[in-house]
Amino acid sequence: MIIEIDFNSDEAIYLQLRNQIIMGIATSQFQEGDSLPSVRQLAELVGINMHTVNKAYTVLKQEGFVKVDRRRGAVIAVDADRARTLTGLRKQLQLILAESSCRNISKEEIHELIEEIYEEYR
Amino acid sequence: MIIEIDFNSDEAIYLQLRNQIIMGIATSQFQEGDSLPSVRQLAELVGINMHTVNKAYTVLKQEGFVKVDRRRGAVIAVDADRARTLTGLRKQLQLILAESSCRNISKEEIHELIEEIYEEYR
DNA sequence: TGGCTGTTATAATATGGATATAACAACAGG
DNA sequence: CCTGTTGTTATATCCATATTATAACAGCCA
Repeated sequence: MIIEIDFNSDEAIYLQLRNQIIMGIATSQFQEGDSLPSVRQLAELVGINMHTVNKAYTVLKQEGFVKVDRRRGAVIAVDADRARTLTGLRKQLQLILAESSCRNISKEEIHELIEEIYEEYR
Repeated sequence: MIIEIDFNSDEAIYLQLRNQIIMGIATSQFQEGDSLPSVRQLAELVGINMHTVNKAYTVLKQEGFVKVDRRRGAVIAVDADRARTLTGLRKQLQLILAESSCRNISKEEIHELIEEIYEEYR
């Protein structure tokens, strides 16, 4: 999987890493049991510091997307805590839908956009 | 409209303000043409600094949710730039749907959740 | 043993959030 | 005209976080 960092983005590097890895899991570019590159390898690859990668991995571990094995590094292992996910999801969607509503984007357009995104990654 | 700040949140105060005001617009608690409290009044009300409120208002202005009139302060005036909104919306949804997908939340559940949120605020 | 892994510690730098104090120009109302 | 309010701007300080750097440690494997 190709990981690209936008150094001009206002989004923190470790969050860009986290987000791209989550997108990679969702689109099956990473599969359950796969190992991620070691913190030093990935840091070298994208040209950033080892600790920045480590921070991304630590967040992913705390959020239950990977488990860490000293031998194999960070391994994809998704903990599907539905309850916690759903409450967080609801909060995020509430804000997004509010912003969209203000901009005269209808509920139907939201549903269509979701269908489009699911179509896109398949 | 009641505005509440969670000082223990990891979310910046000015962003909490911004988000709550956007939610207020979406739920018609603020209507086109309404004036927001002055930066000094709102700062006093919620117990924060004037500049923090000013930052929230500045962001809302740049994002096209209010216009600023020296006489009337910050006035709700939504600029419905659909193109820009839709591209931003797509990016946000891509990540949210990816996270949900990892946690075994189906597309149908997302659609239902959106219906629920629309029902809730009506 | 040598080389890889994650982990931890410490420090330096930079950036951004929040606060404080202060001043300015524009305008409304008395 | 004067006073008070508005947003706006300019500094300055304090603190938290992001990023980098260097270094060391323990666990594991060939």
